[in-house]
Amino acid sequence: MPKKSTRGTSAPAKGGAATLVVVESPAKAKSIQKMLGPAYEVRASRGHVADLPERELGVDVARDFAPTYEVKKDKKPVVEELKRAVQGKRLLIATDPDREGEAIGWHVARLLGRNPEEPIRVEFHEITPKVVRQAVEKPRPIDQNLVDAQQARRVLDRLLGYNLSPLLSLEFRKRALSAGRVQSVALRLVVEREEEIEAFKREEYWLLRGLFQAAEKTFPALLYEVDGKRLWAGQGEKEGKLHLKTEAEAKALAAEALKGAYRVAQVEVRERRKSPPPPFTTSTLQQAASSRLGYTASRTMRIAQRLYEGVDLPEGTVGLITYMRTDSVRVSPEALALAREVIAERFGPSFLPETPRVYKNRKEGVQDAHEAIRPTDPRRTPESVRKYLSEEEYRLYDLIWRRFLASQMKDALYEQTAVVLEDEKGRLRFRASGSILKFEGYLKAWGKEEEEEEPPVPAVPEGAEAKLLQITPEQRFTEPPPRYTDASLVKTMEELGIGRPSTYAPTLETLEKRGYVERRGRTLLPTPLGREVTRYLKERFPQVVAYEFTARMEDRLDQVEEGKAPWPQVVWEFYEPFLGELAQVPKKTCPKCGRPLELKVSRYGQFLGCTGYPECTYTEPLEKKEAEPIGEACPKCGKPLLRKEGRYGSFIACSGYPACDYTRDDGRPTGHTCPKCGGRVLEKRSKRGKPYYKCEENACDFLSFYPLLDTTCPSCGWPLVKKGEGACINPNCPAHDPKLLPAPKAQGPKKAKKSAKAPSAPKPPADWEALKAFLPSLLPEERQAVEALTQGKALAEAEVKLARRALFKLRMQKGRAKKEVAPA
DNA sequence: CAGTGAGCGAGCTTCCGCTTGACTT
Repeated sequence: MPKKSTRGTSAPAKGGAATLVVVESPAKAKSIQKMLGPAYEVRASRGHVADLPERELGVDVARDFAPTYEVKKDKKPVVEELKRAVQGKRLLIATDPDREGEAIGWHVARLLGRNPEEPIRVEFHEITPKVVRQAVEKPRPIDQNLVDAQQARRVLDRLLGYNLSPLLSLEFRKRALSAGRVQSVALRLVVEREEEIEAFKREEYWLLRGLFQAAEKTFPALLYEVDGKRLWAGQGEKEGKLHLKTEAEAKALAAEALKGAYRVAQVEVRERRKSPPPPFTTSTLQQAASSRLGYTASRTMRIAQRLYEGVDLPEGTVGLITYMRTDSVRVSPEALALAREVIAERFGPSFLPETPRVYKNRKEGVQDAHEAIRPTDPRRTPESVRKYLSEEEYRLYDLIWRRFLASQMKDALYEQTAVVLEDEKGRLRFRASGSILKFEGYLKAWGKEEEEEEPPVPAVPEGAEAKLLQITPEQRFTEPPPRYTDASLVKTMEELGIGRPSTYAPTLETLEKRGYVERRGRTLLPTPLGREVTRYLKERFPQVVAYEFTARMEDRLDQVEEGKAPWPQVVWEFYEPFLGELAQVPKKTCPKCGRPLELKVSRYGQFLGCTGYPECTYTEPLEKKEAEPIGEACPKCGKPLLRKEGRYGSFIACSGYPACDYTRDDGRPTGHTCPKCGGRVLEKRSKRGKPYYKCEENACDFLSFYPLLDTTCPSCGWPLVKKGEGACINPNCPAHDPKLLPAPKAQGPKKAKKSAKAPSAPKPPADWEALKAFLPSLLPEERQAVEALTQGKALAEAEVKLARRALFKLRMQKGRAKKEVAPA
């Protein structure tokens, strides 16, 4: 039951609204509010409001996988706001009409103390005044079957992810590794594609291109059949196909061909139609933006979000496109009518099909939550809004606009001609094919994809004599499959049913963040770690990383939705075999006592520890990095130099350490030599990613924030730096620009700085009383520093730093404690 | 920007799928 709020009366309610309507997105809330008027108050949940706890499993496997839910951290204000708003009002749940939407609605109802079995659920299948007003008149109870299917999905993903991820960290002795139903299969795709490419053997093959003359016209044609056997150009052998593998074979056949007499055996002219692609879904938008604009999936979504949320136009803030996370190609009748208007007006009536095109979704009969991605008003042309958009916003809007109009335009028409030339023995057949665009159709808006057209073949009569003027053997090689790009990976994921519109881009980012894949231009390359992880998962958990896993799961979830299977049973079906695989994994054992090791965490991060703790205190750090020799001798002692990782990144150090303390910087050499000491100048990057240029010798203080040029300063001979026409950074040169260098680290100013700092003497923080309770959690020296600070004692700089860090820790502790108390 | 190196440690980190905003070491 709802708690009486003392602030209930001051809730920011709209006048006398009697009904609270909850939708998912704030933008949707705004437009629906306008349609429903002041009798309703429309608010947004901003997605899921409740979820399994982040830091623990949150699933009681022994009790039918009973989940523990808590309000998501960032949604606490949202839930509080909804609780206030619902006071004294009827509640209508109008979240998206799909599995996740039903679950969101169920959580909202639950948290607001309303009974999900009452008629509180409405579905908006279109956001138009008529449809919305009708929908709110027909509420139904929450569909528990849909909610249960979502719970099954959620729980299974949690069980897999939270069991596999720590296991990987343990196996690879690396922190924060991860695995899951979606990401691990996506990674597998990238890894296996790379293996295919590596295993690929380029095969040589030959084509014969003849130049023919017939009916006084000259044109090229390719040999395609010998003795009724088709010439097979691709990789491998096929039954009944002929493969010209060597130059010798090709030349022999060419010589034979030259002797023959030919005639035009067949002329075929036919019409070919090409239909436009459907309007965009999330995945096809990401694909087109990747191949046409070179944007990553994430970049595309970021821009699309801005176009959706609204752009400032003279008439006000306007959302330029419909919702960008969708897998539907459905289009509202209103938008369709407008599109037809625009097509007729802008491209002409001849580009308009008699009846509108209707596209079908992959999964038929499923109620989709959103329309296709399209312009909210196709009358707003890209040119008309260009000056209010950034370049990338314009280009994406342009793409969406053109795709949408194209999807409602006529087919493109080609005239395709094929001429077959045959020798008198009927042994050799050549073919010339050409195609001409007769009617542009939708291509006028969408543009041509690649070489759709082939040069036309001249009109020659059937039966005419033909002469082979010359013949050229052409060497070709079979090509390996291409690496995945964002576009092709997302496409394949969608085909396998892996991931959803809202997760394609984040999943790719995860793979990158974990160090499983790297970008090479637009393509995705697996790292050694990514390959190892995939190899391990395929060996140990073949079922989880099977390509069909998600499809199988979805089949069973469908049955939960239909009320034909209880959700815990479905989870169990997939969890049980996973447990079996899990049990087969050999345990890492403690070298001291033989008990299993497990992944543990301290305030310094993750580490391996013995399960026998505290009896056995054996520990092992993760990520033991072995330093690599760089193949160079130490200039001080002659021992080999190593590349090491330190707090501030990689550096070169002597293997004789600590006896020899030689170090120097590591980074990308720029090819310039240091004007101060003659060492190499390196390009380095600051933590914020800004490049700077520094001498590799630590003893030398040469430093520049601007890249060096090949030109030198006429007065002093130092290399100039790239600023304007080129500037000199030599402090002793008359042409020197003092703004180019960091403040000198002279003694004087440093002292002044210190004394300037003294007056801002440490003060106890405002929330000190509340923080005090957590003092015992600090290390002794941290505690000492904090106490000194609060007592107003003068502290050295290092101590102030320590105290500040410790205070931060205390605040974290306080936050955590509050959370633990709250549910009780 | 500058500097760097082991080992401690016993509760952080991980999943997928919805959705947008945001102060601190």
